[in-house]
Amino acid sequence: MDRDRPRPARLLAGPPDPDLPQRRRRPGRLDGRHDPRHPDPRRPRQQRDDPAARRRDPHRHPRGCRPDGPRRRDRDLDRGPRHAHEQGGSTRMTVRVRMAPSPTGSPHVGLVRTALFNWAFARHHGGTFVFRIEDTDRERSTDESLSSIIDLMRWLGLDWDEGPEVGGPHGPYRQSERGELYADALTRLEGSGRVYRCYCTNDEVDARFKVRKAAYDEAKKAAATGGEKPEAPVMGYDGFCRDLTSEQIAAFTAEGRASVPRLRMPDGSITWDDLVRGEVTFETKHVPDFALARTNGDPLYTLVNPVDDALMEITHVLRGEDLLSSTPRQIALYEALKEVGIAKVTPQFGHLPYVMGEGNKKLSKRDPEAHALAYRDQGYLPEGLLNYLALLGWAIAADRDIFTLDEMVEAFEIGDVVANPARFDLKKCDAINAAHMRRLSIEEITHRALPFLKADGVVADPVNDADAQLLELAMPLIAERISKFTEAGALLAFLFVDEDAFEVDPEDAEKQLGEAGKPVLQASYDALSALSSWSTDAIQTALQAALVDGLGLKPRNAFGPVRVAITGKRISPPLFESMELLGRERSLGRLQRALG
RNA sequence: GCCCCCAUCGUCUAGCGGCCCAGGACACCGCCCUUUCACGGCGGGUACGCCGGUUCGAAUCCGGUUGGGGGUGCCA
Repeated sequence: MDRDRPRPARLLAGPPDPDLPQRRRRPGRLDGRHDPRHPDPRRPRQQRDDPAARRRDPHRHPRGCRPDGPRRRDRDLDRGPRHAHEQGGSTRMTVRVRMAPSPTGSPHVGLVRTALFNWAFARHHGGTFVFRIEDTDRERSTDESLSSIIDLMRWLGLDWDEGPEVGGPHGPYRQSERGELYADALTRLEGSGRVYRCYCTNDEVDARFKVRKAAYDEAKKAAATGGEKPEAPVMGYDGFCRDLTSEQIAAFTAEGRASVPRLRMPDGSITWDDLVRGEVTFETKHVPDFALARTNGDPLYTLVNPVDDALMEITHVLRGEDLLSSTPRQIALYEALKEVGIAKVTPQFGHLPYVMGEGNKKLSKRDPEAHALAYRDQGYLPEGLLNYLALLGWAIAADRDIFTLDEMVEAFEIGDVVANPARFDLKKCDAINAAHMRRLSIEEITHRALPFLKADGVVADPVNDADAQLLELAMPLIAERISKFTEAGALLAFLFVDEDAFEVDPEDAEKQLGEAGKPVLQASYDALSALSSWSTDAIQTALQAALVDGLGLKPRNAFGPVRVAITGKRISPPLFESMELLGRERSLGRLQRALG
């Protein structure tokens, strides 16, 4: 089972184009590529001329040096002279990235984060963002899931240049519709000698592994008494069918055995320069030859994903860390695909860190925070969710974490993405979202809150003019009090509810409307009913005089009962403004009612 | 088992050899503002996992170790 086919000792998945972004290089760790003789003309002069600064930072613009603007846009795109490129082309390739979700179940926030980083990367470099659907698993893929992913992307505003609903030159964009492409790829691959048929059953593979394991255990025992340390057996397929003779093949076929195509992994090691992790190397002896299709001929992810990336001319693959260990297989397959004319280049890979949940495990579909559409339904702002998700692995600046999508696009560098997994923190997500809420204009926030208020039955659907007007006046009172739209209804309902349906929270009533509250309410009623003008100021002045000055109450005790009587709750928008909006009749009526 | 990845406050992060006895944000605790809740302001506690090495100097570079995560399919 030795792998004697001559192969280059080391496959390097080189950058498809040296003009394209590279991982941020750390001096001393990886070789820099910048030529200091060619300073970047866009860099601030002081820095350009300061040799110390240059030494400190050969290619990277230090953060915080430009208080007057965003970080330099194309730091990596114009990094001076290039070394020769393996493809020999000097044409600048446009960035093409993709998101390739499997439409199974409800979309996950991890998917959103991956989509966001791909999207931001594409937009930052003026590239193309492709949306492809990996529905090769017919059992699990559903149209419902697909349409929820599309809804999600639309809601988020992450637009795609090619893919479902928009089409494009590399379609179709559903793998289930690309069968002949894969069949063709497979035929070519099998003709190349890089792929062979394997006739083993799973049981046979397992049985052989057990034998190897037993031999290993023996050898280990022997080594304990001073022998040579054995090499541990690799789990999985052992390359049994690599070099079958035609007689053997004929025999297997005569037996009626089915077969699968497997890629022959090259000897040596495979190294790539990961966009977020730097150099990663796998010895191929730890990467078994892998199947490209099922015995029934259905292509597998292992084939379909690189083939589509190749056909769609994807230049940069930014995906979850879980795919890290399948990258050497894909790079090997790319070599074969290049040989048979399907791939032009091997894309660059960047593996994004996980989004973790409670404890120390990957955020799973069981976690309620994992469901991306739930954020829409709970009244989060897409810009808020996206801002929060961007923070999981990326930072726009040392002292800043609220930003818009445009600002992210401007500043986003894949090399700035950190490699360590991030825990999803709903509280911070809420806080970031609330910050975006406060940035909205009253018109905007009103407009966007409306569907939620309708759903909660606070206003009618369609909303009538009077309610619409009232809403616009009331919105400023709650805009800074909510972190998501589903909180708006509870705060506003008292203004819109019919008097006979108005209810006071029983617990709050007990605390504020008891015997101690009665005189307060009575004094309030008296003072307010004498009022000639019904304005916030007049109300405040009158109540202040009657309760604080008149009854000698602390403001806290004075206004508490009134608040509960008027709004039904201890927590409400500002009281005097609320009363003004509620109007004289209704306000006095509610005080009366609270008095019993 | 083997392979790979990761490691700074509770959490997300800044940090790219001296600007750091470590900065910001969320959370937490005080105080101020205040008609509740918020918003806003001020202040506080809390982190470089460990051991070696390189260096005049290490959170930063290197090695090891420990801990965590992932992979190891005819799933994606």
